[in-house]
Amino acid sequence: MWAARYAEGVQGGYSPNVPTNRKPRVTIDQVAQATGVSRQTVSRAINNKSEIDPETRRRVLEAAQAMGYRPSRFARGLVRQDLITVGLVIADVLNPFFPEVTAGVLEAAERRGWQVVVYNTGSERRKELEVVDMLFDQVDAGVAFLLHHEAIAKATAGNLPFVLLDKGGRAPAVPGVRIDFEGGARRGLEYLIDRGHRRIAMLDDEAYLSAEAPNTRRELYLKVMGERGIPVDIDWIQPAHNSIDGGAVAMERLLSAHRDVTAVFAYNDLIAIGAQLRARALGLRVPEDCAFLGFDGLSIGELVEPPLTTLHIDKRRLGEIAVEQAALLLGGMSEDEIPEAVIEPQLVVRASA
Amino acid sequence: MWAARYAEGVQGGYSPNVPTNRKPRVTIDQVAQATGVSRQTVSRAINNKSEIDPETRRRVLEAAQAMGYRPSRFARGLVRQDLITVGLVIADVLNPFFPEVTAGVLEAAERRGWQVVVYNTGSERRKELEVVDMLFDQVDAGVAFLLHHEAIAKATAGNLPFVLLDKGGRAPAVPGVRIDFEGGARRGLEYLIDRGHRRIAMLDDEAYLSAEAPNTRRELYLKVMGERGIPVDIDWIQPAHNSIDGGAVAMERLLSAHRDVTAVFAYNDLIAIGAQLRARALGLRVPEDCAFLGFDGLSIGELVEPPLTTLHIDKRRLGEIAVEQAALLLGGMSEDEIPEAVIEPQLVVRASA
DNA sequence: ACCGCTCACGTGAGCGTTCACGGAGACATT
DNA sequence: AATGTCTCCGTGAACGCTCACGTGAGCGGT
Repeated sequence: MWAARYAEGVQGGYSPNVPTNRKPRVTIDQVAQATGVSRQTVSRAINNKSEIDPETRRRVLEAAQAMGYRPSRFARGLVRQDLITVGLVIADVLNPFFPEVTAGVLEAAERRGWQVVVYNTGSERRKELEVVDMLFDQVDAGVAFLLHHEAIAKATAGNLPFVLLDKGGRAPAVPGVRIDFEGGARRGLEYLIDRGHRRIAMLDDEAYLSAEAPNTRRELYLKVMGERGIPVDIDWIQPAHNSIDGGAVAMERLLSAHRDVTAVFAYNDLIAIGAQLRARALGLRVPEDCAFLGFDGLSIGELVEPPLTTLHIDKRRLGEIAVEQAALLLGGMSEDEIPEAVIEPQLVVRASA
Repeated sequence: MWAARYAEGVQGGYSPNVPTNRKPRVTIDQVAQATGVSRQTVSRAINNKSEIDPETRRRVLEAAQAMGYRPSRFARGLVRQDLITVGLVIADVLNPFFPEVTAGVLEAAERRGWQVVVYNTGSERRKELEVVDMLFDQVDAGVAFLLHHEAIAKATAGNLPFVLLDKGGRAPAVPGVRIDFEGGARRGLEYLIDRGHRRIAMLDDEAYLSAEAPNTRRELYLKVMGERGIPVDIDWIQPAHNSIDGGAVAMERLLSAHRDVTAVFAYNDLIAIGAQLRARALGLRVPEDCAFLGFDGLSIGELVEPPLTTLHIDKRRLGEIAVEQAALLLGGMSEDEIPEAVIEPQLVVRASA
């Protein structure tokens, strides 16, 4: 039970700036005056530099602490040009894919002494555009997962060093990491086909229905099935919300129309897991009655029964590479000089397929 | 297969500042000069203000774009005092507990138009101290999950608005959210006891062994068991690394000494899940042979077989409240005026206990 | 007594914006 | 013709800090 005022703040009539009597900032000059020294001496004390008497330093530090002085990062950043902040744009923190990417970004950024500010878009077009705008004002470089073409165009058109996580089939001139979905999907589907599956359904991410981005996973599915001469019923492709629940719902829909599918190729692990869970709840045996193949290699795939077979993507590495590309860009390298970076999904056979 | 230069960067001889020929910043004055107007007019164009001829605005914007001009956030922040950044300090992005908290923080921050910069500590003492230091320079307010007393002391001693996620039993004067572990643990343990369990083991987070923070969960376990007159074998308490694997390892250790325990009260869901998985792999039936009770209410608890019974914490709300407290602090409210905030864990009975 | 050196500290300038003004010109009003 | 009122635009100042200097005191060496 928390106090009511918090609850109010969050729900109904919320007021953005609560009590606006913000204390004025204590400046370095005030500390200097109070201690009877100059700005520069205070600066020396604060930044732990030499050319200052230890006793003076102590006095200054003490006064600063007492007065509640904290150097302004703006003033400091204005004069020292080496404080770098990178913006990380992701679709959804709650999707386990992104924390892994984030871990990579955080780690690589920390090695460089960079700050990382995080933005969530929910893959909504409006939010993506908003965030891209914000990026331009607030960071020195952007590392982003964007779905909507318009947002990507805006981001790359500007003059901000910008790197795409998952650049897909975009022109080489736009920096970013390419995840080789083609190779991955091919390996996965051929694995299923080689194990004798012929009626292979696909649970696709519904977000791509509204996005202009090409959905390579679905195209690849069609392509590989075609190559192998396996006829595809168009109803085998079901859109799913990108979540466990979404996968469950889509699976149920699929099953009600096509109880005879023997395998499911899911857009990603989240959808695969939901689908598999629901299939089992509906009485199907996995993988005997229906096999499941995910895409992403989330660690939660190991938790379900049976553990999920999947195409594993090194998400951490993905984040790291993106930061490294951003560093090159920031260092003055031009977009088209950035070396190609491709991440290869690996088939991890567990037990669901 | 990504290009070798990335790999090098990450592994061995890594050089922090790669190619240092950073382009000099384009300033507003340069744009002004190029367009033949004054700074102020450029500023008006960039910030979409009035008192400017539409045609002039177009020209300025065009030139700005062409020259690669982006306003300096430092210069801007220096003069406008309303750009707020809050630092979010968490132990580990990969622990599903934190993405949920992060989601709450991100959402609340976005409502206020704040930026969020994220730091990972891994709960290491050294990293925590480092991050706290960094916080003082880089943000306007801190929202942090800290384990080590020294780091907490440093953070609260400074004059930065600072809020603890999980303030535990700390003095009311330090702002933060209290998670009522006592109430939660009590409800959980009594549930187990009421269902007839007497030999209840505890899998504890080993991180608390080195931290000075009081580990309320373990104390509560001892206390409640004592109150109910149930003798506790000290070996029933096993330290575990805070991860699924850690839970598995600890469970195996526990089982080799005490095969007769009928229930496990885990420090959190991660450890509970690992333990339960391992127990089943070792041939135990859940919950018949051994019941499992987690703490946190992670959504992945629903994925395992059987679904994990747990004490659910509203982690999203936790993050939101913390931001709201930070807002109050930032608004000038003093530490001891911040209203008490407590989050009550709810027993969610699924099937593992 | 002079030079030179070190140590501790201060001074002016400048970082790139925005804000509060002030002012010129065009046009309408008296 | 003088006055008022828009619209558009420019000019100092200020934001809070660091950097490159400059300076004076103290001290040992010749």
